[in-house]
Amino acid sequence: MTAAARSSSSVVTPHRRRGAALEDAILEAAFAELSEVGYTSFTVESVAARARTGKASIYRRWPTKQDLVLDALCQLPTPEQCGLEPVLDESMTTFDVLREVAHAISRVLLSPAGDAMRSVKCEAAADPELARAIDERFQAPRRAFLLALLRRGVERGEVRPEAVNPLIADVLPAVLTHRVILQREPVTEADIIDIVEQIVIPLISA
Amino acid sequence: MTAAARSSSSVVTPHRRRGAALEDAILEAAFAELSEVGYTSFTVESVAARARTGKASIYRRWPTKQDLVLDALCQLPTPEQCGLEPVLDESMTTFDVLREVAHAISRVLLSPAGDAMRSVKCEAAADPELARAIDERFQAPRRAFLLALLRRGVERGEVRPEAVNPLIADVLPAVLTHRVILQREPVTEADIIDIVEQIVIPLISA
DNA sequence: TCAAATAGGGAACGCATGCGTCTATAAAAC
DNA sequence: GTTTTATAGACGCATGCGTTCCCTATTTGA
Repeated sequence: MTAAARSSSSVVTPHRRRGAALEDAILEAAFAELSEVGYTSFTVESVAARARTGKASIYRRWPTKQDLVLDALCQLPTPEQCGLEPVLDESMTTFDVLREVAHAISRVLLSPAGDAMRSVKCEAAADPELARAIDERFQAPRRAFLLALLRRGVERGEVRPEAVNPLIADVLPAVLTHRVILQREPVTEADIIDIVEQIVIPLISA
Repeated sequence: MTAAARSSSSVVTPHRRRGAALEDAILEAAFAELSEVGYTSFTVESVAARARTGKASIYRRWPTKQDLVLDALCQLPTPEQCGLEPVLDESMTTFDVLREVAHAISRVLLSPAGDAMRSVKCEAAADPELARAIDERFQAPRRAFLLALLRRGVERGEVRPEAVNPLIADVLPAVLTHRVILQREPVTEADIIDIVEQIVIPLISA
């Protein structure tokens, strides 16, 4: 009965997904929900509906909603995936790289991923374990990269040695996330350039 | 008259509060709840229990939970109440004042009020109306003050003229709230001094 | 090729939480 | 003494987690 209806209508709808295909669909749906409605309004039911599956299939894979969220977050691009790692070739100045970094960060913050990040970061403010997971996966690598960039800048004579410290490495992310996450102010390309030119570069220049 | 009535009738315990006294007790309880459990776990029932009253008394005054939260937030000290306004006398340099400002901001962020602020700011990230209310009451005055301070610094020859812009005025709050609210890192007195000396002052010095 | 094993789809359920209302009683104000 | 208001708790309602059940699709391997 449904079989007949289904096989005839399933030209459009792919058949029942299983295994990894279904898992990916669930994670993708979870991430989309996170982006659109935020952590607070995120429900397992919505994720199931969006992925066109049942809650049971979700709970077969993730014991709790929290675990699902954490895994869904891994859909976010890591710093490396943002192309931050490979830019350290000789031809670029520290300031060139900084502009790239600022673009990379704000590209993420301004995309749907930014909304997901915002809601999860806010939830993390009240959830130490979530906070630790996010820091480990996203922030620690970014901090390390920026410090390495500053150190490289010192070697090239572009950055003053005292600028190599976590305090200063955190200024760019702090200003960007403060604006985008806490203030909800849109950040334009022009803003990014301003931030780098007027704040970061004066701060570190030799 | 209330004083007389109260001192006579409430030698042991004022058994049943009314009017303003009750209202204050509710707001205080609401603020304490906000600080301790955060916006997400904030419930009207807890507030009633903490204020030793019933929900009806709360709903007689505030139509919804949100309204109660907004009013409770007003228990937070305004920038003026932090003593920011009157420090603009001749004897202090811009940098002296900046250190005072940094202390004032972090004093708030490190107190229970900081936890309340954190949870509400995070909620505000998903609630434009709440965000607007907070910005109007707390952030706009602070921004205005910092800009005025920078302008005064230019007149005194301590600050370079190009530093007078919102971008730069926002660096101190951005770095502080990024650390305290988003990163959950404790901020010590030493950190505050570092932030002012290594970031803000170099950025604005003439 | 076909049956047995495995896994997905869909929906109902129990349970807990919390909002906002409502009622009954008790205390304060006038 | 009458009116207003506080206290205390029950109530209805909605939401959403995590479980369970039954049925059906897909895979596997004999």
